[in-house]
Amino acid sequence: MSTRIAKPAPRMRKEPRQARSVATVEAIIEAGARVLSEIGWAGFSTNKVAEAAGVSIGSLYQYFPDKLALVDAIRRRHFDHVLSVIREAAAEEKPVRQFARELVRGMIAAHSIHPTLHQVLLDEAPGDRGSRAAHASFQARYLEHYAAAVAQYRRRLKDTETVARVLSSAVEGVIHNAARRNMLDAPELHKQLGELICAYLSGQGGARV
Amino acid sequence: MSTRIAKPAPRMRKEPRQARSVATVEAIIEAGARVLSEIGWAGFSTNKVAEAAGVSIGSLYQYFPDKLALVDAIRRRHFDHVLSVIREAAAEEKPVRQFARELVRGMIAAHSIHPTLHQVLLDEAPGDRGSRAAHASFQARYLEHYAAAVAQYRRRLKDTETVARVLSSAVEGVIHNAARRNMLDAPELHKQLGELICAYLSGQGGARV
DNA sequence: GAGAATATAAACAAGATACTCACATTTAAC
DNA sequence: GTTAAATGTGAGTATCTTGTTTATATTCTC
Repeated sequence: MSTRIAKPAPRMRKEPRQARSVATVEAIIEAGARVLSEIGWAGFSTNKVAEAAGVSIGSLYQYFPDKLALVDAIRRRHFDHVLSVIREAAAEEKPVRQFARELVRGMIAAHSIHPTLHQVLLDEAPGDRGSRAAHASFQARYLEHYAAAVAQYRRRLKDTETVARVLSSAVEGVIHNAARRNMLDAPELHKQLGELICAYLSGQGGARV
Repeated sequence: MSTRIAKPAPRMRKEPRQARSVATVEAIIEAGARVLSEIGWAGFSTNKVAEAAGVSIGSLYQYFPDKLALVDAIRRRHFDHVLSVIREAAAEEKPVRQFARELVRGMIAAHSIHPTLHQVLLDEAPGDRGSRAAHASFQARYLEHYAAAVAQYRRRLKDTETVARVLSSAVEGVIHNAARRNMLDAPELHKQLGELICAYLSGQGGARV
């Protein structure tokens, strides 16, 4: 029993050379993200994606060697996007409230296009083959940025990593829940999520009750 | 076109009368929860559940008219459990910290058995047929309990519902994330989640930064 | 021991789905 | 304008899954 190394599976079967094919590939990835977000991994079929992209199934397989390669492409694109948001928010030094505001705004914006894509990618879609490393690397960098922010605003310096993890998963939970209820752009939500972040970051460990 | 009323679909095809059959039904529901949590809705098949329960597929269909009825049973059981946890935590008046501690402890305990069942139930499994109402009713009561706690501890009384929603989804997000990483019983997590709740609930709206 | 309750698993029908291939069309180079 | 490469097409296939039934066997109750 070899350790489950089944397929090297290149990420692209052929590189698109003309503008036409670049557009095709882009349409496929975009449609894939839509299908994944709207129907979930269980309903994610290559035929469905091709149809949603307004492209023949043959064209899909001209560029993506198999289903997983397509998911990988979608994942890479989405994760890159999210990473850039958090990186920007945590970039220069700024007051907590501004950090929170920018983070909330960016995160909500990033989820407004395909509201549940993020969760589907994390929970349902298999991280099996080649994306395992990419996935871990994303998580690591994702946390790093949060940790940087936490270190900057939090007084107590213990447990920075845990705090970062709690903060990030709390934010994601709120956004995911709002996405499920089509409430991503409710202003009260923005405000309250911002307050949650501020309160947690500037809260003193043993505050009086 | 009648408005999509396809099947009345009773929740049980036959009531278990003997102790034996009660155990069978229980085993099926339990195994179903396990499968749902470990493999997700995409891999949830009646045959797989029967096998996981150590029971023949025929026995499953002796009591559950179809797949959805089984999911409904699982959902009802799990939601009842979670509801009792939050209800108890928000019951009598007690200091915020104690409320937070009990809530965290109960919620984590409730998720320790089948770590991702809750999310799968909410996100992946279809709420289609008869469970639509039950689902909504659960959400409503769930929120009510949170709202009661929020009203009790929060100074500012505006946006109580939003605050309750943000709080509950934040807690769920953190727990879900921890569950994914098999970290549900890390003590730092308990502590930080508790602090998050306290900080948010007792945080003053326009705190100085 | 009779009849009801309960359990079994082989079998099926229906559908889904990942992927190929032989062919059509468009683009670009000369 | 001709040609070859690039690109696009979609019916077809082979395989697998899966929900459900049913005829039969076992166990319980009285």
